[in-house]
Amino acid sequence: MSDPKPVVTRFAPSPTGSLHIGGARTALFNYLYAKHTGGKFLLRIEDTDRARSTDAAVKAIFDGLDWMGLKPDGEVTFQYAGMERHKGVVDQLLASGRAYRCYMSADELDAAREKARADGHALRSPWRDREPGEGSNLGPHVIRFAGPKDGETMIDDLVQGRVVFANKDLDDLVLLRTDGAPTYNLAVVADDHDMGVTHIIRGDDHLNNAARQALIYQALGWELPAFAHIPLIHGPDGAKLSKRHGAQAVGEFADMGYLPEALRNYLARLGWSHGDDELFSDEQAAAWFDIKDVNKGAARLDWDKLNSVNAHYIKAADDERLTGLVAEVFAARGSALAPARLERLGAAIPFLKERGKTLLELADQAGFLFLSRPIDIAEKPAGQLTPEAMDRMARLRIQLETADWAAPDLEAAIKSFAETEGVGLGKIGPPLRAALTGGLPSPDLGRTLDLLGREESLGRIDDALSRRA
RNA sequence: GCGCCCUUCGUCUAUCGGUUAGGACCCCAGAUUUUCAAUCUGGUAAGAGGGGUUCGACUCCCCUAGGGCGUACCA
Repeated sequence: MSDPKPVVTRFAPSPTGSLHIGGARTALFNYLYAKHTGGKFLLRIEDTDRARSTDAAVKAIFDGLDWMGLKPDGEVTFQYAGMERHKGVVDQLLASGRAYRCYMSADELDAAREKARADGHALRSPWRDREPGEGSNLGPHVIRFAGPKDGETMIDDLVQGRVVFANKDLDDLVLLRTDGAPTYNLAVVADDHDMGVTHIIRGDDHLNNAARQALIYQALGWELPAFAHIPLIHGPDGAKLSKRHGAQAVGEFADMGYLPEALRNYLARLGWSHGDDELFSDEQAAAWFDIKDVNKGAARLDWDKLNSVNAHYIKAADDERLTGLVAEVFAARGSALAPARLERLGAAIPFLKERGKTLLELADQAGFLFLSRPIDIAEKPAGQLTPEAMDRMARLRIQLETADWAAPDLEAAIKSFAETEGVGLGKIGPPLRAALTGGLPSPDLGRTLDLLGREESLGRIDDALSRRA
């Protein structure tokens, strides 16, 4: 039962765009399983499609994994660099008669495919049955795998269970293209073998490929790795995740103010669970995660739940770090914070972080700190500034002037003032808040006064009082 | 068309033949209340449909329906 060989997992994205959260979750599962077993987590860039692969996409994958905190063990492998090795593997197959040259033209191919379909089996090329070597100089050709026509291929998948495919349904796939370039199905097999990958954890869109790849492993006499095909993530409506669902790339989640640890927790919990545990540390995730416990059905992305998880991690986050992150939000919004303002933000973060689900909301919550006088007062709160309220606020101002400028003292001063006036806080809070924040959200009044500072606070109150006709 | 996979509250899930089918998010109600929140308490809500197997099925088998993936000289 216990495999003496150390576990080696890998994440193998093709660099054709940004790193999607679906890919990020696949990487996470590979990472967690490696950590769980004390094995290695490798990264391989599948860039054999030269037309679609870009350096920008490679960078996006690196950046995305880095942000997610999923550091690969060892050097990154680029599949394209192994082209000669891949060709060598095809030579082996050719030599052993498990591959053949196919000279079919595009039209012939179409016809053959149609006929195969009508006959109820996958594509076979007529060239498969010619003598080996025959027509080896007939011009442009591809090299196809000579798959078995009968029998079955069974994949004992760690997630999906035993899945059986009839070999007649598995086509003679192309190994080497007309230009001599290796194809995906050949390259993955060779690379996974060469890299010593023991567990292939990937999206279940590859389940069908697993059978065809298993055949190649067999033909090469290589040991088959364990497969685990995890379901894809769908959008809230159950359809395949796409742009219209709000976000796809991990970078977009970062821009929307989500914390990487929150995304890790949320993504790990999507399609996998450990009893009733909802929130867990990276250490717990690694200790608990077993690929066998991953569900078979696709899960939908739920923004509300993600927000909830994110709120939890924001509350738990270090204040200094949060301050820096929220400052970045201000900068991204085109209003970078000067040192003095940054300091004011830092003082407010401990209180603000209790009330925001994302970094963006935190920045919104901090907005009241940076208004320039005289501040604009929204229509609704401005309605609080009745003559009576103004008079009372003028009297309150006198009390505040002599108070120690610290939240508890200020809070006490306001309360005792209310008592003196013989009114409830409901008569004092709203107008004072209107003067202080103009209607923007803020913490308790004492705290708000404290965070704003004596000079700024009294100034804003004076500005409001001066609105009296 | 053919092949393969999937199907428990609205959503993510627990359950591994015997439970009042549990938890979380959302939602609703109440508490708190000087804004926005946060917090606390309570509540609504589920085994796609139909056949079997069994003393007993959410759980095992079959069919149907719905969804997904594949069927490339993409990965």
